[in-house]
Amino acid sequence: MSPAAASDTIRITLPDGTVKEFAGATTAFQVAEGIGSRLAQAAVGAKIDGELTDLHAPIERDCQLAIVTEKTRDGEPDPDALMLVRHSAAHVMAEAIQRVVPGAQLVYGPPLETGFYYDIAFPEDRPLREGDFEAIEAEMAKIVKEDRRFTRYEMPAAEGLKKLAAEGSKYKIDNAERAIAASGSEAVQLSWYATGEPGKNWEDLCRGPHVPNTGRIGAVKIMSLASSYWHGDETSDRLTRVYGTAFFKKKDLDEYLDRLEQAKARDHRVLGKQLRLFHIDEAVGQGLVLWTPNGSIVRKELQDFIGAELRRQGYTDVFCPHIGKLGLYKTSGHFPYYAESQFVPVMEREFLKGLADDGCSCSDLSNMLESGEIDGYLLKPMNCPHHIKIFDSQPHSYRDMPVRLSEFGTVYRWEQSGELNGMMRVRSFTVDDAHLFCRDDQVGEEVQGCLSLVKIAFETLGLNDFRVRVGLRDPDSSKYVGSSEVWEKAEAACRDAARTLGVKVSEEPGEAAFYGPKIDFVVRDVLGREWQLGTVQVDYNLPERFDLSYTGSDNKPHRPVMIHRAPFGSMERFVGFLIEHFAGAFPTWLSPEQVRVLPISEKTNDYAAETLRALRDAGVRATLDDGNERVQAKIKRAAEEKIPYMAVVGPRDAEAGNVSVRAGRAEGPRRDAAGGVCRRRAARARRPHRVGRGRERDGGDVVVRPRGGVHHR
RNA sequence: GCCGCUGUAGCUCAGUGGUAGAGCGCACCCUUGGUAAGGGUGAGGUCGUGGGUUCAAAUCCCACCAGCGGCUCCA
Repeated sequence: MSPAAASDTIRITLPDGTVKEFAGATTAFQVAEGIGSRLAQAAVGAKIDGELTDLHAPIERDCQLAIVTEKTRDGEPDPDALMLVRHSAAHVMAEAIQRVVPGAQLVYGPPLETGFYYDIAFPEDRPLREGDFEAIEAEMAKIVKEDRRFTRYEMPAAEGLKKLAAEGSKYKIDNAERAIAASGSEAVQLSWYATGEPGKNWEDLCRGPHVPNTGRIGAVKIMSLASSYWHGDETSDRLTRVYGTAFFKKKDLDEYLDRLEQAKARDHRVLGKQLRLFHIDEAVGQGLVLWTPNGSIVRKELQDFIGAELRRQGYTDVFCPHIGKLGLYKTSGHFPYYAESQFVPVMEREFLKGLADDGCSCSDLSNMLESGEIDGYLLKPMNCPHHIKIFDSQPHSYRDMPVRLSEFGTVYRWEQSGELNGMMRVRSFTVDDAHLFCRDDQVGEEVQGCLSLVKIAFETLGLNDFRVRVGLRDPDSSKYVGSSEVWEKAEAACRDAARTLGVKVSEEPGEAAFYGPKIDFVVRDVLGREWQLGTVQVDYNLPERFDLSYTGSDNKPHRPVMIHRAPFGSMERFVGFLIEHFAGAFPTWLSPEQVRVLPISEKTNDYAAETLRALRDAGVRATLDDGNERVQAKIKRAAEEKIPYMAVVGPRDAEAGNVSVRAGRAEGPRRDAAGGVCRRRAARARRPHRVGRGRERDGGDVVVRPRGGVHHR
């Protein structure tokens, strides 16, 4: 960039449409000053033609300019401003770390949605530990207090590379080379940011932009340490990733930390334990979920719900064993290509004995496993091969199609130990699976049907915060089976179907299954991590591999197309997600316990038992808390256990044949004749309802009277 | 699998070289109370597992196991 000639007039258009003219180069800061000193004070950066830049960056051409301040006009923190403060905080942290740990080499330190990180290579004899955080934060506080200006300077690529070579940082040289390659020109300038004066203060090769000075970083905290790999490549250098977050105000940081605490309270692992929904036991094994009675109710209700939809759509149930011969998975392509993410095969005694007699060593065995020349049974990693064999067990006419086989099929995958996570990532899970075998001309309609199933499920449960991902082939990978023609056909089918959903769809190369492209429904957990739930996958490949066929109207064999689909994905992950979605307070039809009967004292225990019987006869999941406690304590416990309804019964209720119904998550008592409430509520509790309509809390079948009025009849 | 952190009563956590603690929950007793905790008494722990250092280890060191955060992977 060359400075504009002094005579050039620069026209700057502000967001409100006003145009400011300047004789020669200016900066966003000067523009802000021209508008008002308060704006200039609040300014932390600028957006020039939509691109975030430094506040003091020279403006040398006509442009659209927006001044970036801490908060947007409606008082919300400005995401661009947060990016600036976090990127700047990353620099300050890096400087502090290099003070505390001499020899630490910087690699890469970008801002994130919720903070920032810096990847750093520490000397082998001096790794970073959490115990260092305090010292680093103290150094950071000093740098912030010094209020040093972020100063950008540039130099030509060749000169910059020389400078980096002299400094001896292979990571920064690599960054520079990548920047040069990305720009596609050797003529590009490399930029540095000094935290203060170039040549005197700490500096870092960096594209920017930053806040004007370190004093703008109001609150910063180092959050955690993690291991990472250079370029994300696990065979490359192992780096230490230091996570932190920063805000302009201490209050914003405190609020953020507070929100994190609250998020932890609704973490499915925390609630799962509190509400006794599931259990993972060391003695059983890592990543193996035990469904306790409460969680089993939630799961069973969901299965019944989806099962009813499946019958409506013409699916038929099948059941299959959990293992299958290796040959089956060689045909499908699961083995040996995905051997490292499967449990090792179960081998027949005779086969093992034969190997031993042949003098097979452990390393021979290992090699045979690796190459796939092994006989035995595999714990199934997917249900499709079994279902394919069911389809193939008899001839099919084009008139039979589509064939829709469904099964809650349990599969087993050897996930890396560091990946396991509560119910979200496990080693054994049950897919609400089905495989559709259809004609070419039916693919579109069948995919639509599958998508509508996902929509019904998501709408019923009030899940509306999700994104749709179309997973496509990674053109550079060889892990996929099938020819590119069939892939293109399948990818087009997925694209077209996803478009009809009417929600935002992102296409992601490399996210396809190995046998075909897919449409995934992706949600975030309470900690912001993404998980794939429902999925619909079009597959032209497995029918080919298994040589499936049906007889067409021309009396010739034709190849069916397969669709794999699972509206929930896996029962484990889906219920784990639902626990967080509802914060443990399930809608009544899913609640493990729907009504708890609470006698006022032991004097009404008999009437309470009668009430319990009436509820249970009506099909309501109810229990009785006849403990020797005051009803207040019983209510508190029931509320903590997130039970939707409490039936409080005392002498007055017993005399009148009433119960006092209390909605556990709403306020105040409600009453009605016991039988009426029980029967109607039971009928509703048995079938799913859409949540969010408030029908369950103030439904018309409960007579609500003023609290003062209920004592008199 | 990798790096860091964590592991003490059923749960949540305190204790950091010298005889294991609290609250909740549980059991029993008193209390029989009308909408988010009535009172008392008591039981309950090889301090994740295995080694080592020490007169002495829950505490220090090593290895392993498991959990958490992230990375990598993800059919």
